[in-house]
Amino acid sequence: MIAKVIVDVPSSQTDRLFDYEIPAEWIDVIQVGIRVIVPFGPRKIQGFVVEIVSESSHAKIKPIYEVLDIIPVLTEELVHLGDWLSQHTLSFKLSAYQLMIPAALRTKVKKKILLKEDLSRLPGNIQPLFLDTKQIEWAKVEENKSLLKSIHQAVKDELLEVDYQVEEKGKKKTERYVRIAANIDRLEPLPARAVKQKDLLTYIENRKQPQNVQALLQETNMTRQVLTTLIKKGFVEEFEQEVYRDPNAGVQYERTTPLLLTEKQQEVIGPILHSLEDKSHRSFLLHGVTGSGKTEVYLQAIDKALQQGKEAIVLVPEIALTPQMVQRFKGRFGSMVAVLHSGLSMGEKYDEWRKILRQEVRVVVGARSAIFAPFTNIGIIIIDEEHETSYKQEENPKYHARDVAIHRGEYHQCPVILGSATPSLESYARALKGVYHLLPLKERVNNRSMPSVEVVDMREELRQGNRSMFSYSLLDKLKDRLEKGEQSVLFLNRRGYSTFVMCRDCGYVATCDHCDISLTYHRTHHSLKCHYCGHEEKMPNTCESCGSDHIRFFGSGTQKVEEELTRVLPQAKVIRMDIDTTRRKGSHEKLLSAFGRGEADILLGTQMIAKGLDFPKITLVGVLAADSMLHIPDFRSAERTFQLMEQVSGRAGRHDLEGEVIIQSYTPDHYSIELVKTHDYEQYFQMEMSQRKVGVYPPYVFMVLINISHPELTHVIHVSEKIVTFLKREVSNQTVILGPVASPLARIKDRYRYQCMIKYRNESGLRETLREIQQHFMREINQGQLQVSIDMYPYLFT
DNA sequence: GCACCTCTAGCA
DNA sequence: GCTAGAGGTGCC
Repeated sequence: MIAKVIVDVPSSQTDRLFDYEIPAEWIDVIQVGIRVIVPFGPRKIQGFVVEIVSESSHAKIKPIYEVLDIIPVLTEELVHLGDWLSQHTLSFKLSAYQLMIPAALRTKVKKKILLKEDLSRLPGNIQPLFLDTKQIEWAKVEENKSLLKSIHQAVKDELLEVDYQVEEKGKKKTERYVRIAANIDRLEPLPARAVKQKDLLTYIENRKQPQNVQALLQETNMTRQVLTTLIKKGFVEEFEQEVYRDPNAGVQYERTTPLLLTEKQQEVIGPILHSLEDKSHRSFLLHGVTGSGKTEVYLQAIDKALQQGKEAIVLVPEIALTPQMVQRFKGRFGSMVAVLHSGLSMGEKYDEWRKILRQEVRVVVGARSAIFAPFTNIGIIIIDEEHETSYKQEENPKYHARDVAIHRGEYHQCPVILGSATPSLESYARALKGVYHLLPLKERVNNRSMPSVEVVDMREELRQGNRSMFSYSLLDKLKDRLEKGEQSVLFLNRRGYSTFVMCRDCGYVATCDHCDISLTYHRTHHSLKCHYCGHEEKMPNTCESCGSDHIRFFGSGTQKVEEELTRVLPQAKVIRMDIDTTRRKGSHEKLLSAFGRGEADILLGTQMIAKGLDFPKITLVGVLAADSMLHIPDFRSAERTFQLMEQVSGRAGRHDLEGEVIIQSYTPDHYSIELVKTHDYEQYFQMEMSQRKVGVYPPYVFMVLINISHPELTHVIHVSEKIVTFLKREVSNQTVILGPVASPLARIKDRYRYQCMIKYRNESGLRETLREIQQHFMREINQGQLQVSIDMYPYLFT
């Protein structure tokens, strides 16, 4: 039998199947989706078995060298999905498969040198290396040219051997356990005076199950010595048992039961349940305003799928994967839930993933990559906050989780639910066209009203002499909440609002030497840092350009807001949440729960507080600079502004108290800000669609973004122009090719960046054409400095 | 991605 | 004639 293998070499020349013979003894072991070690040229590397056939068209075939898995890490479905994904995103098949397995399983092959003959037969200069070991790492001798030469010769003389050893990054965690020995009856009973040993033995015997050593000693208050003696005498056996790392160890989840659905909720869950009963694939767009009870609809739909003996995948944006959200799923489905997000360590992720693979759980709640959960019988897929950009991966393979979800939904013939209060234009347009089934949920549960929104014109404030970052109205309301003992949330959108350093005399702005971007001031180190390449330098005392010492940092980071807040409202207790205060693991939860317990009056934060926050005492939400991202050169900037404003205002008044929202803006008349006042998504949608139509943007067209970068500007331009010329010749005249132009970020890490864009409606051969471009520059990309990146579904245009 | 191959410059 | 280094290519 022949196994077709994708080898672990990320290059376009190896992005195809290689045939290997399956040794007779492994015929039953080697299956599709398993990882193997195969000889590849003179070395041995890892590979994924993606197909098993009886014959090969290739003349000389080597046998598989080693098997790495017992249970395939990829299901047959995932193997096909990976193939589809690589075609879809123009990436390597290998990268697609790597995406589907946890990082802990990614292996590194280490090159080692083994001593084969007697030490004395080796040349003198390499003998010292093997004095007390039979193998050394290649890396140890790589630097030393003369050693290397002798080693090569010794390998030829068969004194030494080169070996490739596979090292898995992640380890299964084990703990020590003890159990009663099998032959205990045949042992002489313990002497009467061995009281402690007897007690401990009885304790273990009564427990029936193997006991965790650490827990056992703690529970019985015995010393390790007593146990060791028992082991020595043969009464109990000690052994290692694999355990799961539990990031939520000790956390108790309060069990919840299904709530009675409102009439509106019943209306939307109907078609979903129907699709479940039919076992047919349909995509639903659940358009539910904030606080309309979408999650309860999800929970009950999942419950139905579980009753049918099926599994469920729930995707949540990374920053919304808060303990509050996890709580709701664990509370309903208990230990049937696995959670996957970036906050877990590599080992924890590996453990959660293994629970899925071994079918020990049936629900997975996770961020983007959880869409590849290795379930085999999926009954429902849910993408919450479907408009979120975090569902798009910006590295290769540049995929969108929504597309993968629908693809898997078709395969499993199960419903896919896209839920959002502010659907993406693409999805809403598809729903109106009938591609998705639209499920509107327009009322908040218990008929709570949407919060009232006031938009404050900050230009007007300035005219009235208010130079602070808080408008009079916002300050008044903050004071009011403080008096009433209610809570407020202040939201600052950091994008385009970082703290840059400028000279007040000549206007010089400190920029990175390697990137075309201004440096950001970091207070903790009193330094300037580049967000793109990590370059860090000391905060200057004088201006580099004019020598003036009037050099200051500008901009409104959360730290600055906090400072001003304590100045104008000294009595207020403030919790600040941003990248700096939440860097440590678990600090995110700590801060949130402190706020939930009422330990602070004001929660000040960035993007990360826009979601999932649900506390009864929040009655005021303030947005400090609504338009900070409206002017980013991206056709979706208005869409993002509206979505964010709606999202943020949804944090207020979710319970008995009425909510109020203050939005501060320099462009209060812009529709994306103005329409938040009435929470009118439909009108916003119409406005935005007409803008897209005029600008010829999605959803009216599809887009492709090609990014070209190289250390030499002239070369980037040359390649870019070549690509554009080629494209213009290949595509139909309906298709628009824009560019080449310099990217908004024209230089990063000393590489110049150009881009060109394709806008098309119908271009069946486009993928082929783009593949040809990749092929054409393959050589230069492989060996040189050139990078050509193609994004079939661009979300970032930097 | 890496090891091996071929080609060529540099030197005796 | 030999060797070190660069560039090219096949890997099943």
